[in-house]
Amino acid sequence: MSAVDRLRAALVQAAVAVGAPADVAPALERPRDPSHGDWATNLAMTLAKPLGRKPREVADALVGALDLAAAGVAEASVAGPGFLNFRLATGDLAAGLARILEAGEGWGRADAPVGRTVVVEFVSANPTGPLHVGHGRQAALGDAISALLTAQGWDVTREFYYNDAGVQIANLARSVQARLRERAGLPLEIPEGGYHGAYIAEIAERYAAEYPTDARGDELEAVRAVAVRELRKEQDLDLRAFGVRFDVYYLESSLYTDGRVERTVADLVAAGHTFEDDGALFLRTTAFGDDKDRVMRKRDGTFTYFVPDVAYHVTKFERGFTRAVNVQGADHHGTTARVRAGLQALGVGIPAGYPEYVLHQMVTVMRGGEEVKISKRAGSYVTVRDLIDEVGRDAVRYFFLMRKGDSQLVFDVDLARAQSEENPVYYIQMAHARLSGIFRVGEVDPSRVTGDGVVWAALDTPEERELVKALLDWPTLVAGAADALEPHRVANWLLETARLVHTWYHKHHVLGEAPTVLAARLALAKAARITLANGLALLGISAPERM
RNA sequence: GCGCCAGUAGCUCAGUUGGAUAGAGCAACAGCCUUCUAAGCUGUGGGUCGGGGGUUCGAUUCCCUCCUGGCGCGCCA
Repeated sequence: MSAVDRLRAALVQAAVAVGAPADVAPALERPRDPSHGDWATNLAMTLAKPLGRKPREVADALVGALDLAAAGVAEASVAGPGFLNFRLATGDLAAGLARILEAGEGWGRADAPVGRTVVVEFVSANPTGPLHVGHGRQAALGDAISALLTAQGWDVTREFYYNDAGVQIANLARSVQARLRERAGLPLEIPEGGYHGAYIAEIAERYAAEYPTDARGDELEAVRAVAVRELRKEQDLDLRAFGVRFDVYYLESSLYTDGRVERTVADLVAAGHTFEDDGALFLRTTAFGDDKDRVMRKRDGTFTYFVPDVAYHVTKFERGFTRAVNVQGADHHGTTARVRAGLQALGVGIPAGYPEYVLHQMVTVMRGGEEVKISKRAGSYVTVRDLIDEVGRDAVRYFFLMRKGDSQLVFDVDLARAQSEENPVYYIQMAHARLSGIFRVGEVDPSRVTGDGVVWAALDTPEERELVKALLDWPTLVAGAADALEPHRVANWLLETARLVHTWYHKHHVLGEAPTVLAARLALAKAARITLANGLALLGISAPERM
């Protein structure tokens, strides 16, 4: 049992003794101000009303009834409006580090698998151009969320949905065709809704090399195939540069070829939630929380994009994913209600909140104090590759993950690059490198540092106590971040903890200290190194041994 | 007009799900390198938590209402 659990159990006993119901669940938290102690609870304040007594009075009674030894508490006091503050003996507090040393890479991971699978869909870019900054934010978010869920014991599948059917692909093919005709000496006529980036001309060049007999691109289907293939390859390179891998690439076109789109419409009609109006087929999504009914089949007989969307999510459920998380830009938020409504209308037992959405706000890129909108290669937007090339993968990942998805993000390239020495990500990595340096310089094999025989009470400086507490809180932090699908909590926690490491490192020496202190501090250094490395790994950021 | 998200230090943003004296980075200023990495440490200044109500022991956090900004509201995808 961990130190908190012991304390909680003892508090329940004390609470019941003063008249609280047996199912009382005291909330324990770290006081903001360390001088208040190691743990605090507002239990007395929450009990005051039901017990009909003043908060401070209840607090005094609780302290009186608390078995300090059983709680593992060295000192309990009442403060402020009725907070109970607890201080642990340093030895009891720091002994928790032994668990970190044992767990190693498993520190912060759930002990047991959840036994369920979850599909995390992200990026899902149209294969019509290189990935842009928005995709970058999404890639960082989706990958980190996947890692968080994996750490919590979920069986995670990372999935990329290719919108390779429909108008935009036709426009892509005709855009490449236009470039081919330009090469053949004809006037350049990029079609309405076509693509203007330099990469279109590159694809045309490759097509011409591959099909010398069709230099003008008259075989539109062949042009389309080459364009999609080349852009998928291109996006794959972008993702590889960013260190993101997918388990499944799901093609929208397959939903048409395997009849799923037709079947979904038939199933919805059979479910009785459709109606015809003015020659079009509607789904009554308003019956399931949408704000207006949606057209499924247009008057011209073709389907709206909404139908394959529903069909696709049905496959997720049918493939055994009882949970689905979609990471998308906030500009898609209008579609969430209708997709869920479509799934509900089918009445096949898909949960109401399926899929879950993590929507992120837009990214604006600033350089030289001005918004950057144009990338030469892409023609109209800044690409992921532009950013990685300019500031490096670790920094890009961190910048995208340090903010809540709900916040609009300003990515200041000058800042990320020019301040590369004052960059938060380097600050965290530096803490890891410094800790690694202790073992390297001291010629101590970290694998031989265990908790055995360590006198934990030797870690009794304020800096050490704070660092120990932060490290011990790591699993709770990870669990909370995973639960909320919010990787930025990890990013901010790492920054705070790196600060504690730097402060401790600067103030206290390890090598050359007396044996008892040396052993304890080596154990602390190793525990901190493990925790930082595990945190960086969750965010997909490297943990260098030296910098 | 309706819906979603945001509004916190000069700038960019956190704020542990309602707690104690609201924080970090950058920017500004002043110090610290014969000792495991100075990509570091220490200190100083900087706030009407958009405005106004409400809920309660207690609100940056929850509710209502206004203001401002972003996004979305098609038989486009």
